[in-house]
Amino acid sequence: MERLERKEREFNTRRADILEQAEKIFSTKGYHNVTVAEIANASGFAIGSLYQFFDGKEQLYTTMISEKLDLMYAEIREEVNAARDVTDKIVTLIKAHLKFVENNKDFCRIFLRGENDALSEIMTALRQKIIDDYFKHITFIEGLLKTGVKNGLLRSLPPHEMASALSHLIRSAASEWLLIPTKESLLSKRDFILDIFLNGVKKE
Amino acid sequence: MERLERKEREFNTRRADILEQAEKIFSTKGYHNVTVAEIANASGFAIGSLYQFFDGKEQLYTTMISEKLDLMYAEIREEVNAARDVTDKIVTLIKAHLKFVENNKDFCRIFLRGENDALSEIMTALRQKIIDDYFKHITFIEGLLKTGVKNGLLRSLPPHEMASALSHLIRSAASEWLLIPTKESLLSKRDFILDIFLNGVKKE
Amino acid sequence: MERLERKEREFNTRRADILEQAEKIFSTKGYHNVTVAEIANASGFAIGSLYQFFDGKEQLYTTMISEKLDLMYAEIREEVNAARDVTDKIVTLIKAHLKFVENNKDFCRIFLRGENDALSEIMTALRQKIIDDYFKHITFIEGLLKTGVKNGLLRSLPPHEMASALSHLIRSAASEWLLIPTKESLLSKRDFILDIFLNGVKKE
Amino acid sequence: MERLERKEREFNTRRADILEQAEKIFSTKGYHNVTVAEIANASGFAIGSLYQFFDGKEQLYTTMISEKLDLMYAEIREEVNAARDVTDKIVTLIKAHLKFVENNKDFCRIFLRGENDALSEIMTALRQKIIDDYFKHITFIEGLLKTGVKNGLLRSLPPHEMASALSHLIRSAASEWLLIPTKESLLSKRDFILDIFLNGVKKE
DNA sequence: GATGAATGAGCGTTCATTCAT
DNA sequence: GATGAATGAACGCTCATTCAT
Repeated sequence: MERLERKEREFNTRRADILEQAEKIFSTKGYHNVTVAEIANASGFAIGSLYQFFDGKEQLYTTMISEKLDLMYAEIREEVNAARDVTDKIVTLIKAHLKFVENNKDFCRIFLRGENDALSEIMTALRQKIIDDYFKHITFIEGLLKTGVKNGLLRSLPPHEMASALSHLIRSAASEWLLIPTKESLLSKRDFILDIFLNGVKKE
Repeated sequence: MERLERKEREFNTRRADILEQAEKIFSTKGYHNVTVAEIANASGFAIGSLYQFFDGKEQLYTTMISEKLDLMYAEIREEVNAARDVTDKIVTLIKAHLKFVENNKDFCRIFLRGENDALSEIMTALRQKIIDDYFKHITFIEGLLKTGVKNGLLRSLPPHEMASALSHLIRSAASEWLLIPTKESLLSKRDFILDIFLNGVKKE
Repeated sequence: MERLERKEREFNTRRADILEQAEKIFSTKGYHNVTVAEIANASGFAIGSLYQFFDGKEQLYTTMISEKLDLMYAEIREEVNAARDVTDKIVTLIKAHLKFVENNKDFCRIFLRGENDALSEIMTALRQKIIDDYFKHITFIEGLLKTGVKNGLLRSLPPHEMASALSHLIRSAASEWLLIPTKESLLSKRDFILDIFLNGVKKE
Repeated sequence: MERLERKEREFNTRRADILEQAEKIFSTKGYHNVTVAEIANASGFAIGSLYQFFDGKEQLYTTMISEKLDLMYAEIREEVNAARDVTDKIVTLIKAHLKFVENNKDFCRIFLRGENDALSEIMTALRQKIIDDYFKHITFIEGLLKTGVKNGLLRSLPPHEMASALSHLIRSAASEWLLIPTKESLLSKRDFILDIFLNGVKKE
């Protein structure tokens, strides 16, 4: 039994190693400019070995995106759920998202590139999953904001649009930070996002 | 001379026809899933003839993106410049951008897909152009907002971040509208964007 | 119009050239030991050019078999139909079949090898076509023999089995001749086949 | 010594098990569509273990064919040798052959498929062995028929051609029976084969 | 100028065999 | 002895680009 466990652990380690290398390479060069041989080489395996862990190039790519995306949303929600009140939750939401982007530049750059093209079933499924996850996340944010509206903290605006707006303000900061090399931490944008989201830009 | 002019006019018409078909096809299937033969066919030219108008697939693609993007920014700015005061200009900015997206769904969907990958010099140049144009546009918006700050209409926040925020609120609405089929006009989001940008979500 | 005709003629010539080379190579080495590059090379085309004439390796192979098989049966039947009476028709059937084998050694050797394996739809279709054609041919022979029975020339045995027997006596001679290199003409077996088919081996 | 014997017995049992599974799988899917892993799996061994019993895929295949073929010929000859007179021996030859085909459909179907391709030494050797065995068998049949000629039972035709003809009449019936699913026993064709071989089809 | 057949480098994937455990 | 993960050569096929007509 222990034997099996070790095998399984090793398998998962190697699989994770491949995904890590794949992430790095895909984010640098884009899906279509990466060869399977390249990923194999970077992760120290033979070409054929990759096919023990993944069904093919597409599946390796979509798995990588999918698992990392799950991680991102899980991480953000966990932190938000740990926060006490609504204001704190909103602050945490912004902070956690920015932190993830800061720690996962390569991965997030993939979304700047887009690249979720290809007409295959597997790529279409990924595209749908990204959309679904996004809306699940927006719904999660809506939950927060609805509470805020109930509490009298927030104006009674359409919650979905509010959530979408907040989400894009965060992404706005993240995108620029990824696009333009800067020494400043992305986290430093936190207060500005919060301010503009809560107070808008109009004087008084 | 007139002879030459007609030739030139014809050349431009044909070139524009190809770009139009290319836009339609690229935006539907994605750069990598489109063959040159397909574009040639759709625009009623022989494969070889395309190479009289463009240097190759990449250059055709980047030209198409580039020219359309120029058109978009030009259109928006023209309308904004025609507006009288700052508030009106901001409203017009939002409206013009949403209108362009609404009228050019296919094209805008390309940016949801991303696809600006490829390592070639020409694709890198496109990527850079998109970034440059984006920042030029942000700077343009900054101009508006600075005037607003001077006028006492807006709070004295960092103009670049404000501009970026406004831009992403607009894109936020556009992305969702492109992602999810809906019968509602995208323009209907105009007031909400304006409201949230000016007033934020905080009560009072 | 003449232009088009010449193009078409050229296309057909090249296609036939490829099929001819393919037949030679496939019959020597067997389907699985032949590469597309090899056929391309032998027929003086680039790899990609083969794909203008055929959909792929399998389709090239099945087309080659299919067309040649059609030719064989057509040739045999034409000669048989030209013969006057039943005895003459049977003699001609044997002669025409042996002659075809003698003139198309390479092709016929493919059937000694078998090779109609592979599970793909296209190969299954070929297998079925071979079987169908075979039974069509047997039915054709049955027609002859039935006439022979009516005429009082032949015993009243089951026509299908008689036809099958005759067909296999012919194949019997052909197979051996293909298997064992010999200087004797295959046609020389004609009288023996006829004799044994008509008279059996029993004395009196 | 007994220890050794048991080992050897076990070895042979396992080897036979593998060959049995291999026969089933090869005859269903064809040599090229079967993977070594598949055979290993079906016979309950690890992939690597197969290589203790056989030198590789080809050798496993050729061994399987070879041994089964030996069995077939041995079985037929044993039964024929047990028969008393020539007529009886011919009847038994037909019967024994048909019976083997009936009991070993899958195996015999391999010969319909052919598949004895491949250019390797080992496959060439198999091909030669099949031919050699075939001619050995024909020679064996020739022996029978020569006796028949001596006895005055049969006409004095070339014995090799007679033997070949008889052999192919049997194969003819077998092939059709394998090709076309039918509920009728293959053995039922026995009398027809005998009749046509002995008496031919000519009336009187 | 216009054509589209010809090109061939380059890709993702398979699977018989090996060998460290 | 038994295992099965690791290997990598070799394949069929695509498609942007060229160039003879």
